[in-house]
Amino acid sequence: MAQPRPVTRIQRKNRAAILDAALDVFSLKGFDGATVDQIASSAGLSKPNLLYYFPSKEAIYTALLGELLDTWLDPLRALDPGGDPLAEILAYVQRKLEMSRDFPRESRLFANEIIQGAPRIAGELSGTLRDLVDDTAKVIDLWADEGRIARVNPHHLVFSIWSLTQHYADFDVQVRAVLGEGVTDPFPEAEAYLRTMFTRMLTPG
Amino acid sequence: MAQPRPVTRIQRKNRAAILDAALDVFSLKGFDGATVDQIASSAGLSKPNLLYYFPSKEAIYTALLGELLDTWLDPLRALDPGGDPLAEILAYVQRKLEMSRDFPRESRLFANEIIQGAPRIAGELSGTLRDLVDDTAKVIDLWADEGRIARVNPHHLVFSIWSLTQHYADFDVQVRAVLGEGVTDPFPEAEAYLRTMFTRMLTPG
DNA sequence: CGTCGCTTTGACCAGATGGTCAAAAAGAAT
DNA sequence: ATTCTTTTTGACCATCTGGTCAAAGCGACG
Repeated sequence: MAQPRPVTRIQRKNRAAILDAALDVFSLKGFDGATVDQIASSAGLSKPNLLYYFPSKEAIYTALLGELLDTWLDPLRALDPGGDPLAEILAYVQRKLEMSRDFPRESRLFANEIIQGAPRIAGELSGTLRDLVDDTAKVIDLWADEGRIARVNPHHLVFSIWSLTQHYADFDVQVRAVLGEGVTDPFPEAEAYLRTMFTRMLTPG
Repeated sequence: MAQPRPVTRIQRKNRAAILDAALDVFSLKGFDGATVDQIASSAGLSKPNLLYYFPSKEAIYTALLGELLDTWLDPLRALDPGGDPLAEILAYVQRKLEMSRDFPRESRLFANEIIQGAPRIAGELSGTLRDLVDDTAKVIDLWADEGRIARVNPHHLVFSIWSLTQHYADFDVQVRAVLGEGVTDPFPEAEAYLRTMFTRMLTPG
């Protein structure tokens, strides 16, 4: 067995720069709309140099996507079945909203991928993702059984949290256009609105 | 003044076929990802033939977008300030959800455009759209003043309706993957869920 | 210093892409 | 049937795209 070559400092730096640049470009243009040249120049490299680190455009994209999926689902994994139901759900909403605020490019990357039919992560969606959501749904149903939250369709509850929070990243341009120039940061209001919404919907009785 | 040439039957048919094909392709691939050849063959025409009807790919896209924007906002315009507040809002939610079910391509087209920075409709967003939303927001605030619905941020209420309903068109693949093969039509459940959600949030007291 | 492996580059390629054009084919009108 | 306009097409073009390759540059280490 040949020892795998050690990863050099330059490799680490350039790979990271490439992935960051690719996130910029892919999230704004989608896979087809992005060009390797754009990514390369945004990363401060020549095209052949970029292709020295990744064998193809496709490889950069899937590397990004794979690395991101886990991060993206972490907030849902952090939901604690032993905690207070409403507080847990509100905390999940808040974490997702923070991700929209702090990582809008990642959100848009997923949005682009899924709108365009999720050709590269269909498997993950009906595997990892589905299992995780099913588990969460069971917890939510249990909370409803115990009368600790009002009963709602748990799968659609999860969908609604995703759509409401990601909207502020994916449709940021529209949100800002509608709110006007005066509003520099829509997130505080969004947070208050969503907390009110989920509290009223989920409070029993 | 030269009389404008009459529009022939063939022109009407082919223009319609092109726009329909373009909707298919653009909504799935975005502007950059779509090719004129794909649109042409999907419309049953050769590429030069297609370019006989529209001067450029860009022209097809903007024609589509312009034609669609009005249709897309009609449900919001139909909201009646004189009606019952909760019923009006629920009806708006329902109409938007029906549009996601019946016109998913249109929804995805807008989603693609906005995610990618809305380069071609930024003006419309901060003009027509913003004015319409502002008017609606005033109505909603008035209803809250009168105590006929609970007070919520009206702009974010509108955002939430958009995001929740369009999610079922734009992220259709994800919704179906998570719900599993057993579910053939997520819309009835979605409708029930959204009605519950908005009713609980907006019912006063 | 010299060597060896990692990194970078310019030149290049084949295929795709948006778009043009002259000419042929097909209708419409008489 | 003849003419005139509308429609369709094949051939073509410049540019861009993802990707290759051999050669040159560079850095760490003895």
